[in-house]
Amino acid sequence: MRVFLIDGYSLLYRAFYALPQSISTSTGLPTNALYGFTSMVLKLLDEGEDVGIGVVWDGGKPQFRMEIFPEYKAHRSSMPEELKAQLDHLDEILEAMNIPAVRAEGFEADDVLATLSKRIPDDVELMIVTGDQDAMQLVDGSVKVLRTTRGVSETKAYGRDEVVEEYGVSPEQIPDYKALTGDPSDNIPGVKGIGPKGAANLLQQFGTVENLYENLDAVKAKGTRKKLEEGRESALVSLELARMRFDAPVEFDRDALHFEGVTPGIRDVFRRYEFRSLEPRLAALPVLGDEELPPVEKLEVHVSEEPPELSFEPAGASPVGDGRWCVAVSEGEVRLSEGLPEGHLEVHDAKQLGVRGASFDTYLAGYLVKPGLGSYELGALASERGLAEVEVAHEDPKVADAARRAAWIHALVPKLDAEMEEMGLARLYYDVELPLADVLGEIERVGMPVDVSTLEEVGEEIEGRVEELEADIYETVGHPFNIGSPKQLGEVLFEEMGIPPARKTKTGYSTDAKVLQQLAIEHPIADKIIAYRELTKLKGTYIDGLVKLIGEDGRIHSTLNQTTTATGRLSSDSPNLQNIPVRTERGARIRDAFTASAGRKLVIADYSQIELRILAHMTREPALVESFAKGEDIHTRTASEVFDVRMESVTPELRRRAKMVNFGILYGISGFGLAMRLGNVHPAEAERYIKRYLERYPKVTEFIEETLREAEELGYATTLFGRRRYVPELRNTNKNVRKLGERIAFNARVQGTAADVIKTAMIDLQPRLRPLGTDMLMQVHDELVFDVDERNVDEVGALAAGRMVAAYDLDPPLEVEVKVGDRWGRVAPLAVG
DNA sequence: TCAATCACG
DNA sequence: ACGTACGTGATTGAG
Repeated sequence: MRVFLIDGYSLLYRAFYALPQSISTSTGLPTNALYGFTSMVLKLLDEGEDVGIGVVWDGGKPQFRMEIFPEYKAHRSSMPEELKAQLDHLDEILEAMNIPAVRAEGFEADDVLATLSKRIPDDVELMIVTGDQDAMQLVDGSVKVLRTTRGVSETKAYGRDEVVEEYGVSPEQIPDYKALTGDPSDNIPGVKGIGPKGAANLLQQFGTVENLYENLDAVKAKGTRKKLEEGRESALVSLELARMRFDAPVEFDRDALHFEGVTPGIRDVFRRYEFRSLEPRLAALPVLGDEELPPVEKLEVHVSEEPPELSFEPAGASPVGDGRWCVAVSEGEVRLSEGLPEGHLEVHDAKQLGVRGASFDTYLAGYLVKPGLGSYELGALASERGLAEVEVAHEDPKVADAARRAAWIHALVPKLDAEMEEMGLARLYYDVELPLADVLGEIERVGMPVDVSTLEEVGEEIEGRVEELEADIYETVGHPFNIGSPKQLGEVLFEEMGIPPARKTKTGYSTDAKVLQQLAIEHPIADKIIAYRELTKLKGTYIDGLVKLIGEDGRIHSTLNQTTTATGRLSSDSPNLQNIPVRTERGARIRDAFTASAGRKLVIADYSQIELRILAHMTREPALVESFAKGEDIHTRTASEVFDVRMESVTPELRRRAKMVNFGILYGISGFGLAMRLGNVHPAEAERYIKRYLERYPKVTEFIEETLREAEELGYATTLFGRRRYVPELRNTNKNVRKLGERIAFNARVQGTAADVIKTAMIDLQPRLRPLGTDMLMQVHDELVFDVDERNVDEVGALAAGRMVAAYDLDPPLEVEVKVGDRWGRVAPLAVG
């Protein structure tokens, strides 16, 4: 029988330092060392059927070595936090794999290994698995050392020959070898000036350190002799330290070490640690007590052409791609249907499939359960829940694939439903996300009317101006270059022209708008570059980019993503209609290309200061609540509080600063960050603004602290609707990452709640708009855009405002402003209610 | 494919 | 002592 004894700490450290820190669970637990260790164990278990395995650990401090040499291992820094966190979990994994631990009080793992290596039965071949060299002295006929190389992915086996080849001494001489060379990792001093080569030569000649010192005169080289004389004490102590002990109170228990199989719980444990790539390797292993490894629920699916009846029971549905659908009506039973049948359908990404009124959408459920992943593929959701294998009996691969997906969906629904129920996400799912998909699908289908001629007109104008600027810039510089290349631009400005660079990026000089702005005072070229950038951006992204995406119906059908953001917001792409320019005059002219359709008006309804109102509500800060209740301008009020002036005396500049302070609070403030954005304020002063703010609104501080306490404990932050955002950053050991986590956690609550609120309003509004001949065209985070029959403008304005305010009972109440116009860039206030 | 930049809330 | 505001998507140049 071959028995593997693993030097626990050695392998753990080796795995920890060899594998990237980025290996962690999606909730932030670092797992690189666990993964590497487990992977090695699996590799060893692969070796054959009749194997033994155990992990050897230190059993307390090695008293005897400390006595001869108090500095033994003294310099070792304590275990890194990321590793400590993992060590606690290793026991659970090893237990589930049914791998015994071996230790002896007062003895190091090495001594236990040494003792056991001398007590092996005749028919046992012992392999000591370790990341370091100490165990080499134990190599003997049936004792080998398996040393990890290249991290932990490869191993090298050392028998007698390999030891001699690598060290130039026999295994028995390894302690003597270490006594001369020393070992920095254990703080064994050795003899100063004697290295590996010298030690090997001396030992080849003298055999042992003791013999060497008895015959020191025979050492020819004077210098070496002198070093040895001076290092005599040290060498003898080192020898004592390096010699392993063979008297640990342990017996070689072959029955206990013999590997009988993993426990049935192992798959769940692997899944919990997200060891996806290791999971398949379990299949080859025996299971304890002759049980089968339960998890991978294999599903055999039978496909029939019998038409599905879905009037009562929900069914998983997936398109074949040729108009037919596979419909999973019960476990293992899939019906092939000519079209999409009516009824309670469970699907994956209903909006994408053009399905309305789905009774379950696994895509959205996957997102709510674990947002922020960026991908929620059906196969991944299934395999995470042990449904990876589905056997389908059907010759057409397209049908088989659709049948598999339908079966997955059907099997996933109860699981995801239970997960959401347990996580407090069920209402958010059934009342908000699921019905919202239909609303978004409708927005995408309708599309946003665009006036190409306006775009072209602005485009031509921009083009002309860009050419002028280009010529101008080339003339100033003296030659043409690519102004759009930050690299070339940096070289021109900061090398050719000799302008002192303000900031650097990872790759070179920074040339962003902020830097150029500063330069502009002394170098007029900077202003031209700024203008060039603005115009080429507008042209490239918002003129040429948009024109390409106008459909035959003269509309742009952007996609509204429901599962991309970590906070619960929507995002928009192809094109992104949530970042159409508005802040500059030319930008607004681009926005003008977005129009109402013929004979209709655009009505815009936007929440006023929704995030600050939510902050007021969540904190219950009286000063904030009262200010909103009185209808004050919140930035002016903040200016009055922070700068200690009367409301009437707040200047535009003070209001601007206070506005930045308010945003800063929402984003998780730092004095430096605020100062950077304010531009003309020193960090120390910005710091005072924040301090004053928190003094004036003390409940905000309490709320931040409570948020962080909770997020640190739970691992996630929640919105008022129960939506979660996991914040693994809070458990990072890097302080800056942790601080980032604090800002993320706080902001997620506010931004996420605002997202919940407007989503609720959209669902509420949609059916009320239809009778008024109104289309919802777009959502821009706190704003909804409607295409309204001229005759219904007032009614729709009032309806939108009313329903948006009613979406959530906030204290202070929500407030909505309504505007109307023919073009998105030119809208005027509309009085409602 | 990544970094830099910049458009929006 | 050190790094520095939350969330997105599109374009461009460069490797």
